[in-house]
Amino acid sequence: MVTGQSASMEDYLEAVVVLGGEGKAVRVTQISKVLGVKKPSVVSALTKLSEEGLVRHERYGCVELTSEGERIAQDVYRRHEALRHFLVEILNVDPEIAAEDACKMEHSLSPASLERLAKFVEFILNCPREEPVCLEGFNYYFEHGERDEELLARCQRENSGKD
Amino acid sequence: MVTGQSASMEDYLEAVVVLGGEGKAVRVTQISKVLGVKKPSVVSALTKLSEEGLVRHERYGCVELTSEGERIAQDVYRRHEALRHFLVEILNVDPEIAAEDACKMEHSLSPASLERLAKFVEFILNCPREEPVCLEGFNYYFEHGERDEELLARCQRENSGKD
DNA sequence: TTAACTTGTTAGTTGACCCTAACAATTTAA
DNA sequence: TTAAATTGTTAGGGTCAACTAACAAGTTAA
Repeated sequence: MVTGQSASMEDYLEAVVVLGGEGKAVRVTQISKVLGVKKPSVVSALTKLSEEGLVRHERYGCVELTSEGERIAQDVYRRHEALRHFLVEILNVDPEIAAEDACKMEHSLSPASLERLAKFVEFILNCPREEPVCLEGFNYYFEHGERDEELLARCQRENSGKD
Repeated sequence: MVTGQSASMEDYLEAVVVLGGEGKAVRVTQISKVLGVKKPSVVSALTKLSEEGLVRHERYGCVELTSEGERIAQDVYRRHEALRHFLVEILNVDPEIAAEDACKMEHSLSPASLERLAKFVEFILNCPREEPVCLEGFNYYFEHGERDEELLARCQRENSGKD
């Protein structure tokens, strides 16, 4: 992994950062629930991450990220969100499926691909005029297996009116 | 995994289908080389896949996929190629990095996302007119951090000329 | 045709990461 | 304020998938 952590450890760090939003205290049971693993697995992961200086965790206490842990967790979360946004907003994949896919793929996205993917989503969504049409066009193409000629023509008329 | 196989076993199946192109005989040593694992790991994987009826492998002999193994291997390969094409041709990621990323993400792409991703690449690349411009536009945006106004204007002129 | 090399296999080990069972600490409420 | 419920931990075990060391089978060339 890019972070030097295994996919599993990245998941634990990400869970802590997500559960800990707005200074909320994070507990073993919560992590166990969101990741779908048993509590002993969480404890053993936290012990390991604690030894590496990525989390602070006192016995029977709350879990916090160190600044280094925070850095890694945010990095994982950024990859997760880039993938999820792409799947949901560009490809129009069902949000639940998109979240699951992103959750697994996030561990394998290189920094170079991440950077370009994030920019691509931004480019398509913040488009002044033609790309919302482009997305509309894709959805039509996906449903019907061919391009929407009427949409293409309309797009051209709109553009020509702006010259 | 979607195929019922672990990521690791999917890799072995994929390696066999790739190495076995055009009826070529596939050997343990080759698989070992392309996957970057030692030969005993290959043998033990093949033994497992063989017990599950996905490959045929006689002691000291060649490796072949059964029809079920071929089906799964092709499925993995299809996901690999869809991701790689997207990264290389749409996002313009370095081909080597794209291949590595695809190789790891291929195990996590759901059928729904795969289908839409493949169609999306097709939609963008086989575009009658405006999307090659769209990709050109993205690459400019990625390099410069802002849209190419000149390109937008040109795109509009071209479109308006076709009405 | 046998010695050297390549290729494939077996046996045993390791590490990551999950689990269950049992127990301990902490919190809540009767 | 103590009994019950919740939360967290420890100990021990299983599976997966890699590894090394040692050996066996097959191939090539002197």
